[in-house]
Amino acid sequence: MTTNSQRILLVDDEQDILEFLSYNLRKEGYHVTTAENGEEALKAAKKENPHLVLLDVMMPGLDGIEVCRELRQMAGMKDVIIAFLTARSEDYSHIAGFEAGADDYINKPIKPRVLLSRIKALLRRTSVSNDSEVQDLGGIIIDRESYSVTHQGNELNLPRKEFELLALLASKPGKVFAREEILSRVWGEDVVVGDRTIDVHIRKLREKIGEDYIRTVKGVGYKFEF
Amino acid sequence: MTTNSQRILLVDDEQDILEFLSYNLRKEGYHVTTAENGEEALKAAKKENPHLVLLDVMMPGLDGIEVCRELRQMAGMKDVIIAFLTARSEDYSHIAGFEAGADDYINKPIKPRVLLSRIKALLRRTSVSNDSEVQDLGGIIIDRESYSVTHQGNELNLPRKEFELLALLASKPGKVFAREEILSRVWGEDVVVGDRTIDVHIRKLREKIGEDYIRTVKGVGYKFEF
DNA sequence: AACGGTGTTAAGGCCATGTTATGAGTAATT
DNA sequence: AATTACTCATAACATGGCCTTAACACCGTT
Repeated sequence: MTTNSQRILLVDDEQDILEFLSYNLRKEGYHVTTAENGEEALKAAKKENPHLVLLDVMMPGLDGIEVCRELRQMAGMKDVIIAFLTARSEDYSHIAGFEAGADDYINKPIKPRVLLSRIKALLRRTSVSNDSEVQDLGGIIIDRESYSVTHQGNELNLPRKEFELLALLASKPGKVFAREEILSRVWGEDVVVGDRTIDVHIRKLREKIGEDYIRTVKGVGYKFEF
Repeated sequence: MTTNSQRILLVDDEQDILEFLSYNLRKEGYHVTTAENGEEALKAAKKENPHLVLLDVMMPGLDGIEVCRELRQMAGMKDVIIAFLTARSEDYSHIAGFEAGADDYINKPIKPRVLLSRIKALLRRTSVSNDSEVQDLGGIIIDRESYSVTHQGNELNLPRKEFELLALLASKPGKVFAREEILSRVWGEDVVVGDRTIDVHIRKLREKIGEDYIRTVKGVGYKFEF
């Protein structure tokens, strides 16, 4: 997995378009991965952890909407930006697509210059907060890339949910995250889980990194301190 | 009522749009409440006391313009920001809408990116004077984000109600808040509590930050001074 | 003195969170 | 394919503190 530049996953069933777009994107310094169908796309997304996914709506097999939905469910994929590529006529798909969690639509036929400016705008949004892959906070080092946490020299192997939860809290030390916000950002928007689920994960985190880092603000949420 | 982040009330009669917009807004950390018609909207506004109301113009029953007018009349709702969602063709509504007290118009079809930047801009406008995350007032620092109050260097850990109460009073130093207003904004509109409840909380606050900041105005309410 | 409004204190209920164990589901390993 | 290890959600119960209440004291006003 290359991490130097921003990673883009490009999904379309037409070879021509893949080549044409990836050529133009690579020329701008993006790291481009391509997939020709939905299944490939999901696999590639898991592996490459892209910043942005460009997704054709109309595809044989898993269509773009489906892929989008699945991506939104995947752990660690909450903040990925998803943009649909669509023929101008397929107007209906906008609604379904937005429901599935799309961030933007780009109409075919695609002009490289237009595409690039849209992409830059999309990526600018998260690049500020999301760029530092590794974070050092008072004895705890969080490495989002390798998905590992080091606590006083010991590398902890946190399970996904625990890692996501810790990473979220630590992304803004001091800020209180409401349970609601935690749920939507770690578990997903429409996932319904029991009341005690968050607590249990907090508990496990505190077990591993100590009681002092995560503080409960009763009736409000949790915050990370150091 | 969650109070951690900025509250948005979303009003539209189409379920699809509600879902799609609330997804995108929640992803950004906003606290979103939805309503499907004008009556619901007014009820929800009373209860949630939103910072921003996104209001569909065309609705069965009470339409957006009407709701807007009523909102502007409601106590404690003076500073709310109201933005209309409108189909591009409904041009006439701009005039009526601005007369009713709208702050902005957003055209459908709505693109998340556009919506979010507009919302941020709108909220930024009042956050300077009114709702900034951190306020510094003569030895007392109130930080909404971290939910903490610092008094002469000491960080106080106020319970939720006490924090909300202090934050409310301090949001407009000098202004007298009627007990009724305090009740509806801190406790919630339809919550019924005894007469002495507010006093007790005032007492605890004075205990912690000193007697000088909160002054009783007999027969009227309380105000914050420094 | 009575009355309306607020201050003060202590006590108890209730609710949000903590805690532990358990089982279903999934991934890794053989 | 079978086995093993592991993650995750839930249920059931414990706990602690926040919030409310109640009862009374203290004003100022009529």
